[in-house]
Amino acid sequence: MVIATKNKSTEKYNTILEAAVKVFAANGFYQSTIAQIAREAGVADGTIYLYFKNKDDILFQFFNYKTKQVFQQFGEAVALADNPIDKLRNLVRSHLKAFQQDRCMAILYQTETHKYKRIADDRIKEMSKMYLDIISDIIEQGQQEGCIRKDLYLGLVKRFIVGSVDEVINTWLHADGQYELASMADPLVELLIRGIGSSAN
Amino acid sequence: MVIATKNKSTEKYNTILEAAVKVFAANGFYQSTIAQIAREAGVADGTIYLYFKNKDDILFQFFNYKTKQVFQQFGEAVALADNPIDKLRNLVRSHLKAFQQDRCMAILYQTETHKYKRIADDRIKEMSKMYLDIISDIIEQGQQEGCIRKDLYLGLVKRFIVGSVDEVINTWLHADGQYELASMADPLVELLIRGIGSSAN
Amino acid sequence: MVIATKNKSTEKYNTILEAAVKVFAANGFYQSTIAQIAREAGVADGTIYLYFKNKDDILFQFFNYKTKQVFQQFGEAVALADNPIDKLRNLVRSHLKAFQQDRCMAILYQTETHKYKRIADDRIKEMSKMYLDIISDIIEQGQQEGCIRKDLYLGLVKRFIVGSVDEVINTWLHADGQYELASMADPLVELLIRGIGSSAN
Amino acid sequence: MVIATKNKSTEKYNTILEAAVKVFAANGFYQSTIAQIAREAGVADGTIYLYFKNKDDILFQFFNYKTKQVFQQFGEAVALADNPIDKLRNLVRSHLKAFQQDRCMAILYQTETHKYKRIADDRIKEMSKMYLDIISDIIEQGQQEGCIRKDLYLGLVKRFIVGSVDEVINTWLHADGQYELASMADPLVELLIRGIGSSAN
DNA sequence: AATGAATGAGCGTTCATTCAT
DNA sequence: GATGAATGAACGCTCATTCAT
Repeated sequence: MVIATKNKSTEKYNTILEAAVKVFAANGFYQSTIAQIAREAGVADGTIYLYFKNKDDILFQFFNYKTKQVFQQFGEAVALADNPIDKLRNLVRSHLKAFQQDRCMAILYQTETHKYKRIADDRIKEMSKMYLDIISDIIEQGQQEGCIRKDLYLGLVKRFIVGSVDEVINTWLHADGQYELASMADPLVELLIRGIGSSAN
Repeated sequence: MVIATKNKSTEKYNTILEAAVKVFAANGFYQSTIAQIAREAGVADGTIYLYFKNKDDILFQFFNYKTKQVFQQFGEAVALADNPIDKLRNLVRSHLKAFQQDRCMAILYQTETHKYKRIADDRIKEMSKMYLDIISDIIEQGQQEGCIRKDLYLGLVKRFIVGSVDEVINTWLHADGQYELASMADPLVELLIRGIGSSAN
Repeated sequence: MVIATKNKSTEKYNTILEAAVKVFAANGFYQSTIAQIAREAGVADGTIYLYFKNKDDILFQFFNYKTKQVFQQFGEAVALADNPIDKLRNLVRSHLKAFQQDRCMAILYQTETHKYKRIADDRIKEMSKMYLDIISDIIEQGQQEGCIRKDLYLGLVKRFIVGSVDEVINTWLHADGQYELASMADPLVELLIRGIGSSAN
Repeated sequence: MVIATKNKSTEKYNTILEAAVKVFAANGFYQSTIAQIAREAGVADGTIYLYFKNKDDILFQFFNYKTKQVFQQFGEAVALADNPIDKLRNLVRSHLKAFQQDRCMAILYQTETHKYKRIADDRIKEMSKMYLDIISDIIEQGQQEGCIRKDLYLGLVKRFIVGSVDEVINTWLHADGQYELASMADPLVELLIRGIGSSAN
C-alpha cells in the first residue's frame, strides 16, 4: 500500500540540498565549491544545475523551504499551549529541539544568516518577522493576562528573547553538541521570566 | 621618557588595517579583495604584503589587536563600579558604546566572528573567555552579596547575558544605526535582572 | 507508381532540420544549443541524435540537401532562357526569389557559410562551383554571341556578379526584409551589364 | 633621439590584440579560447584581463581601433584624386592593399563582421556607413560631372560596388592569397564602370 | 523509436600572491 | 620601502552527447 512515494526528481533534489547544507555548514557558503557538493551528493557537477539555478539558489532554497518549514512548526507548537508562559516555553523548546535534530541546519542558520541577505534577504526577513510576531503575540497576551510585566519596551523584549535563545544554540554548536540542547529550554525560559536578580532587588 | 611618536610603518599598518575592516564590514571577508583594501587604504596591492602575511592575517590582526584592545576596556569599565549590578551595567554600557563608536568593528565582530574560527579561533576564544569570565565574576560576587539569585546555572546565565547584548547590537546594525545604541544599556540590564515576568509569577 | 508518402521518419528529420535552421539563423551556429533546437522542433534532445550524428552534422545536412537543392533550381531557371542576358536575369531573379521565400536559409547561407568550411567545406565548394560554372557558361555564350564584352577576365567577372548579388541580399537581410528582394533583380542585372559609367567614358 | 617610444603597456596591449586577431582569424571568435590567445601572445591567461574587459571586448577593440583606423585611411586615399573615377579607383586600391597587407584583419572583417553585431554593432555600422558615404559622394560627384550614369538607384549602386569588392577579397582569401589582391583593383573598377555588356547592348 | 536525466570536459573569469623595477 | 604588472590555480557554469527506461 503506497501512500506517498516521492518521485525520483524530488529525491535527487533533496539529496543535493542536504549535501549542500552539510558542505555549507562545514566550510561556509563561499568556501564551499560545487564540486564538493556534487561529490557529497554522489552526482556530477552538472547535475546540480538541473535542480538549482546556481550556487546562490541552493542557499536560497534552503531558506525558502527547509528552514521556513521548521519555523512554521514553531507557530504550531505555540498554538498547543493556552497561557503565554507555556507558549513561550513551547516556542523555545521546539526551536531548540529542531535545531538539535538537524545540526547542519542549525549551523547554517546561526552562522550564515546575517551574511546572506544578498541571497535570501526576503526569506530571512520573512522568517525573522514570523518569529518575532509570535513572540509579540505572546508578550501582549501575557501583559493582558497579567503574567508579564506591563512596563516593557516590546522591541527590546523581543531581542532579549531571540538573543538568549540564539546564544544558547551557538554555545551548544561550539561545544560540538556534547549535551542536550533541548534541556536548556526550561531553565532558559525561567530566566527570561524571572531575570537574574533576586527578589530583594 | 618615551614620547609615543608612531613611526611611519605603524601608521601605514593602521591605515591598511582600518581600510580592511571597512571593506570587510561592507562586503564580508571572502567577498572582499586585496585590491579593494589597497584602494581604500591608498596603497598598492603589493604594499599590503609588507605589513601582513596574507589576507587571512589581516583578519587575524584585527581580532588580535583591535578587537582585543576594546574587549580589555570592558574589564576596566567594570572595575570602576563596586556592586555587581553596576558592574554589569558598566559592562553592557561600555560594550554598546564601543560598538556604536566603531560601526565597522561592530559589523565585523557580530557577523564574521563565527565563521572565522579557522583564521582566528584562538583569539576569538580568548576574547570570548575574557568576556565570559568578567560576567562570571560579576555573577558570583552578586550571589555572595545577595543581589543575584543563587539558584542559577552559571553557564546558562552567561549565554543569556551575552546573547541579549549581541542581539541588541545586531538589531541596531540591521536598523542602520538609526538610534542610540548606548541608550539600550539600562533597559537591557534591567530586563536581565528582573526578567519579563510580573512579580505575580 | 509510387505516391510520395513521406514516412514518419522523414517528417521528423525535416522538422528537426527546419527547426535547426531557424535557431541557427536567429543565434548563429555556435550560439545555438541542441536544447533550443529540440524545443523548437518539439522533440526531446536525445531524439535529434537519432537523425543526426551530431550538431555539426545538422549544419552539414543543411548544406548537403536543403541549400544544394535550391542551388540546383537556379540551373533550371537559367535553362528556360535562350540568350545569355536573359539567362543571367533568370539566375539572379530565382536566387533572390528563393532567398526571399526562405529567410532563415538566406541568413544561414549568407552569414554562416564562410565560417563552416570545417563542417561542410566540400558541399559549400561544390555549390559555389556549380553557381560559378553557370555564370561561366553564360559569360562564354554571351561573348560568342557578342552581347558580352570579350576583353574580360572571367575569374573577376564571376566574383563581380556573385558579390553584387550577395551584397544585395545582405542589405535586404539587414533591413529586416522590409522590401521586395526580388524586385532588385532587373535593376541589378542592368547594372551588371551596363556598369555605372556613362557612355561618354 | 627618441621621438615616440611606445610604453610597455601599449606594447602588450598590441601584442595581445594581434595574437587575438590571429587566433580569431584561424578559428573564428567563438571557437577561440582565451588560453589560445594567451599562448599565442606569450602571456598568462589572466594578463589578458588587465588589458581587456572580457573576450567580447577584444573583438570590440579590434573593430573600434584597428579596423576603424584602416577604414579612415580609405577616405584619405580618396581625397588624393580629383575626378570621381580616380577616387573610386583609389578607394578600391587602398582597400585591397590594406587587406592584403593584414590577412588576419581581412579574414576577421570579412567572415566575422555579420555575426558580431552583438559585440560591436555600433562600430561596424559606423564603419559601414563611412564607407558607403564615401561611395555616395563619389557617385554624386560623378553624376554631376557626367562621368557616371544619372539613371541609377544610389542604394543599389552602393551594394553593387561594396559587394564586388568584398567578393574579390573573399575569393583571394579562399585561394590562400596566392596572387596579388591589389592587382585586381584596376580591372574591377573598370568592370564597375563599363559593366559586362558590350556597347552593342 | 523516443525520452530527458545525467554526465563531465571545457571555458571565461577572478584574485591572492609574487617579484622585477 | 613601495609599486603594480603578471601570474596561474581555482571556480562557477554550460552544453553536446549518452544511455537506461
